[in-house]
Amino acid sequence: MARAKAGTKGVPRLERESQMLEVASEIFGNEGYAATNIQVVAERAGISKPLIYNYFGSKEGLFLACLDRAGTIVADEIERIARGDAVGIERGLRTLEGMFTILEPQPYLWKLFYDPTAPSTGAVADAIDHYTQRIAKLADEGVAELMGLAGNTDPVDISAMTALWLGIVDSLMNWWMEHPDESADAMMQRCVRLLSALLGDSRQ
Amino acid sequence: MARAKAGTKGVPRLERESQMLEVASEIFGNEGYAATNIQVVAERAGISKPLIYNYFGSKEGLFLACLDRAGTIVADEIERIARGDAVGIERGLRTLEGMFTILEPQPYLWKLFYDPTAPSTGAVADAIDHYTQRIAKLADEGVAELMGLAGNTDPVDISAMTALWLGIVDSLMNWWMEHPDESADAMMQRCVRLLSALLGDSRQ
DNA sequence: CCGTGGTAACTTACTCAAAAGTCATATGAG
DNA sequence: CTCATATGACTTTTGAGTAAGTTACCACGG
Repeated sequence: MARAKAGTKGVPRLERESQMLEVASEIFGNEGYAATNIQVVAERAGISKPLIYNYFGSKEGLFLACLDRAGTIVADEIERIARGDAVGIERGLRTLEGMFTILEPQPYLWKLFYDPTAPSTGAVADAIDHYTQRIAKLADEGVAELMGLAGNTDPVDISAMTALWLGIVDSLMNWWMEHPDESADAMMQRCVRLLSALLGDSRQ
Repeated sequence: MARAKAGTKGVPRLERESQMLEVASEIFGNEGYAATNIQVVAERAGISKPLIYNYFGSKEGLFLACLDRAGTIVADEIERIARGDAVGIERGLRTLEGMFTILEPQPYLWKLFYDPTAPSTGAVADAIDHYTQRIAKLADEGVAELMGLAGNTDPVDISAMTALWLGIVDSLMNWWMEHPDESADAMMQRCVRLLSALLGDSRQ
């Protein structure tokens, strides 16, 4: 008798891991670290809580694994685009396009790096720092280039503009999450329209 | 003997309430709802935890009161500016100026409405909804005006642009929170510079 | 082709700490 | 003297983390 449904279900470790990571990333991204309940992650993944601890050690460990997965996906893509030859506004649009394409099935990944409730010390903080630095560095390059073309080389202005740019990406991701029917391509076209509306009106 | 320091301290109820609300708003805004500990709020306000419960009933009740206070401050200001006669980009800049001025001593108030860890049901959710709707409605008017000038009247584009605009405000607030030496006026001038850099480069 | 042991995958049923929330009581202002 | 203001010391709840054991797959000897 005893434990009704214990025992392996024949799912290999790696497969279970990515299955857990997908579910966990979605919940962490949508609810935030602090508001995420491991029990809920387990239920939605169709497994038990201890299995998560067995595989990832702790809530932080699970979050860290999510960060690494998402960070690689996102930062690699931005780096790939940065190596292209677009400059100024064009580079910004190319970057957006890449983000939309890569985050089409999972826009919440972006949120993992900008979660104010994530632990602010330890390995998690280090990982967040690592990936956001990597992203911010590339953004900063693009922004400095854009600002330079307009004759502004003030580093503080560039820092503010970079924050603004990352905030713009963030807002677009949020809006997108609320409009899931929108395809990556449609998002991209919309951005172009928004930009031209902004520029079209701008000189009174 | 017994309770060393119990008993009234002669502070009238209303004064204590706003004192608690100020402290609580700062912590809720900076740490987020989920990560906020009522005990800590009490300590920082120099009073005991039960007094908070006596006055506000629950953590949610306290948060709700913070929302009402901040919502009134922010929405009233935006409404005041909307009644002015600036249009297009100019209206946006005036709104930013108003936000910077009013949030100069307490930029974290803004964060209360965009806290992903706040309860997503009940009175708190209703209040958040109420104030963000109120803010979004005004933003939407301004954005529709701007887009109209550029010949774009698509409501979905307007919705996206509104989200973008609110995100821009949010980013600027966040950047400002990380650069507390900056005065409201300096922030304003910086925004004008950023805008002109963006527009200056824009037509290849 | 059939046991049989070893190991990886898995769960139930707990412990424990932190933080929300309550109660009984104290004390100073009017 | 009294009651709104205030607190120390609880109880309760929630959720992270763990101990101990169960079951299925699989290699290998017969």
